[in-house]
Amino acid sequence: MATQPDTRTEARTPLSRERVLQAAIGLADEGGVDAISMRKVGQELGVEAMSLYNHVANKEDLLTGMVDAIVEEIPPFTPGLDWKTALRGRALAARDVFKRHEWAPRVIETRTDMTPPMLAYMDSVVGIFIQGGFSMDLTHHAMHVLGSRAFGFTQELFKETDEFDENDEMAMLLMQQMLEPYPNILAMAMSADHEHERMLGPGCDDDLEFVFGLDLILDGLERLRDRETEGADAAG
Amino acid sequence: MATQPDTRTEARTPLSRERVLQAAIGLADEGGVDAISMRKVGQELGVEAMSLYNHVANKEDLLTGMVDAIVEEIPPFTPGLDWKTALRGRALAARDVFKRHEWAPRVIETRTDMTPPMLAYMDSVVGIFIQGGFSMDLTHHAMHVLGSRAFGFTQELFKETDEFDENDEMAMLLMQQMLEPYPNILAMAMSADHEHERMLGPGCDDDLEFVFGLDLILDGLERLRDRETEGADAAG
DNA sequence: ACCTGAACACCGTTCAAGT
DNA sequence: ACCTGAACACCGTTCAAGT
Repeated sequence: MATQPDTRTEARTPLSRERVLQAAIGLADEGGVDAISMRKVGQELGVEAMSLYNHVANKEDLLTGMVDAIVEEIPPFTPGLDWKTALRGRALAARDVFKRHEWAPRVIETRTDMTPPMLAYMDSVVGIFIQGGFSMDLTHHAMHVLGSRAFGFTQELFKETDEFDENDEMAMLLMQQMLEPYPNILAMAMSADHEHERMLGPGCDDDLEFVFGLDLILDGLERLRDRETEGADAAG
Repeated sequence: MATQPDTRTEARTPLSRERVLQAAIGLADEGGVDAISMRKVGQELGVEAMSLYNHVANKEDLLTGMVDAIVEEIPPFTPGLDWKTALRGRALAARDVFKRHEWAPRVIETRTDMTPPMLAYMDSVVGIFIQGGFSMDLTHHAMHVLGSRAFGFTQELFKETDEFDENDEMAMLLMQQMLEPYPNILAMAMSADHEHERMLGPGCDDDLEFVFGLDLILDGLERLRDRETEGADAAG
């Protein structure tokens, strides 16, 4: 309304890559990955979409910048622990961060190039294996088996598959009927340990499954490492 | 051009859900997931985009139908084998199918609901564990650790991260320089077993890494199963 | 140097209208 | 019953023009 420049309006602070990234992250945290478009991010900042191109090459660059910012939230590696607890700590610290940004895993999987923050994090994980007496070859395999687990997440298939309430008899019956052609899944679903978890729905404890899998893999790797050094002892 | 209906033109066959799905799959096989839009699928069929809505509820439904069709390509389960080779066979058969449709994993991960073909496949895998003497609880955990591996794929982080040619000295030097701040990754990359694989690039054998991880997990699960029954023997 | 209006080439989807 | 034209509300991105 005022023809004079208003020096004390809220939207005073100038744009910057940092501000663009943070606005986009905020949007994604609230509304998921679909909530982020150049136009909406611009709007969030009180600016036209085209202005963003002064601080970000394009949408891909924006997305990459967003995940970089997330990865940099992971606390730095503190050495001195044995390899297994170090690795567990690393994965769980990363997991903690990704939990605050549920859109991030999906976006990471669409990145094609490694970025410095990603490389830095990976380097710390690789270092733990090497320090722990793993051969280069086994370390390499280890990174592959861990996959995204090294970053503290696993992409669940059919995350929200069914949110049935185990106290709702009607819903239980409906589920039983739906699963009738799949007797093995049905058996598994019905016998779920009601103290700790269930097969389907929000009662299935993601954290528990994560560490179960992580520990299974770490134990397996440890066994391979020991067998490897045994072999070397025998041969050398 | 002709005002008379031309009964012998190529595009004679009427639309059907099946035809729409197959056209979309063909497009995706060639150009990836971005190549599929309602308009392009329509064009592929010599039809306007809006016509598709007579056979498909919307784009989500189209995508779901596409992955269902893929999953149905997986050969049926043949019983009679021991659990471990049965499971390995299942995963590798599925993997074979998904390799012909590289877009499918990414699309599967965006599905929210289980579909009958998915449930049927999963049921066969769950059945293998149960048949193999795993408790329901351990079977449940097993399905979680396996994750997408049960379907024969793992979403690689940064798939096309770097296609360096190990015979190109210039490229090697550039890579070394780029990885200089990440000594552990560099060490791993340089020491890669040149006979079978490398850390980065197309030389890294996906199949080999897949079965390495699969076997590691299956061995770990077997150990847990045996420990579980031991405990039961001791307690009972 | 940074922001914008107008424009372009795309999307998914709806609906009334055609055959 | 099935297909379509026109339209709507969105996209990412460019570029010349404004300050």
